[in-house]
Amino acid sequence: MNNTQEQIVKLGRDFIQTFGYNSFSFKQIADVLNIKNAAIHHYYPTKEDLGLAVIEKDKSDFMALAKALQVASPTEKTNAIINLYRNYYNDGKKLCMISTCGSIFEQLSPKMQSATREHLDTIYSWLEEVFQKGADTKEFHFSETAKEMSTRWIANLPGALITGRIRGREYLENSLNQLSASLNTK
Amino acid sequence: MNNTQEQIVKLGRDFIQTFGYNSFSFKQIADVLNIKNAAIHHYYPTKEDLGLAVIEKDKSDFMALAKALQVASPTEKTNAIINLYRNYYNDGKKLCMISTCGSIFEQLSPKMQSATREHLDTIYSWLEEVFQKGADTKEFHFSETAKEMSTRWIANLPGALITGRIRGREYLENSLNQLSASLNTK
DNA sequence: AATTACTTACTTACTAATAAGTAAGCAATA
DNA sequence: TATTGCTTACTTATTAGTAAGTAAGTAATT
Repeated sequence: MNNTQEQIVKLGRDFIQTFGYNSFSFKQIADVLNIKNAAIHHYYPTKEDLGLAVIEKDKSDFMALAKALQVASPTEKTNAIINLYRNYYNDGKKLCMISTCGSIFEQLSPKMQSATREHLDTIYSWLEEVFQKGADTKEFHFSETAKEMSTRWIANLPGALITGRIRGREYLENSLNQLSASLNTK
Repeated sequence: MNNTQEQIVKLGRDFIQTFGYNSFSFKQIADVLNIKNAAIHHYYPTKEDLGLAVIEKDKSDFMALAKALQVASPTEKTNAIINLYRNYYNDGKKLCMISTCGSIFEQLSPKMQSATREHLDTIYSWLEEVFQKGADTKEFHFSETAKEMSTRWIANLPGALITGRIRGREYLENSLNQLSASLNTK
């Protein structure tokens, strides 16, 4: 992957998280990079190809984060996720890929749907494991199951980004604080 | 408002909740109604005009629901909201207007943004009041403030619709059950 | 009761802009 | 010399929006 191709994926991701997959064009990316839209087709023949590459990039970034957190405590791990989402908001009020792809899920191609679903499943399982571990080691104290807690986080985080866009940063922070607090309620 | 105009708003709303504001066209509506796209411009000169009418309709429907629930108990009221969201999912995996507008918020016109924000504020305040009432009458038992609980619900409901689209009905139901349960934790 | 003025609810036929995508070619590099 | 990394120039399709016209109805005037 040369620099141009990397920049294409990076910008594609930025646009998808900011505007949505259906609401950005190859030309927007081309203009920023001072190339022609045909140059993007050179690397990614169809928009779907680019979309899949962006999801793949998001996946691999998450895997890298998970790996970097391998020896971290459950609290450190959940804090890292909270921070990930806080940074999305601070970096141009972006949504996460799950949220933006989910919001037009019915229009995505089967491949994009599968990629999105697999990505979500990965995050979901990872979170569940973290919660279970934290509960086992008495680092967390909550009455739900780890699975339920994962369900809550995975719905609440995207929702907080969306409503945060509408009602502002304070609202997002309130949501994030509540999620942190949810791990120690007993 | 004649029947055609009502149908235009109804279909516009369906399409926005299913595909998103940026991903539906006047032609889609026109084809269903067997009229020409110019006929829609007759009632709604610009797409923004239709978008605003759709948000207005969503608002007035919510107000009507709130009025119908005026003498209902807090539990009945929260159940009605849960059901509202369940019905969105069952009716073609729709998103709520807040969620679909929020997902492309940065691209909406100032008027559309204001309308969305005001709509969200209305729902938010209504929920907060319901939670406060329920806590006061000891019908609900939770440790958060009513405001916090409203924040949680208003982020969790849209998020549950989005992740429900990706992971299926069971996931949505799990989320809705958790929200119901959140009102009686002490 | 008949005419006139005007509105409503559209259609036909178009425009300008933008979208994704393609085919052919060219210059630099390996 | 073959491949890589593009550009030029294009096509086809779709978009929101407009201008002009028409058929049917309604309301006021004669």
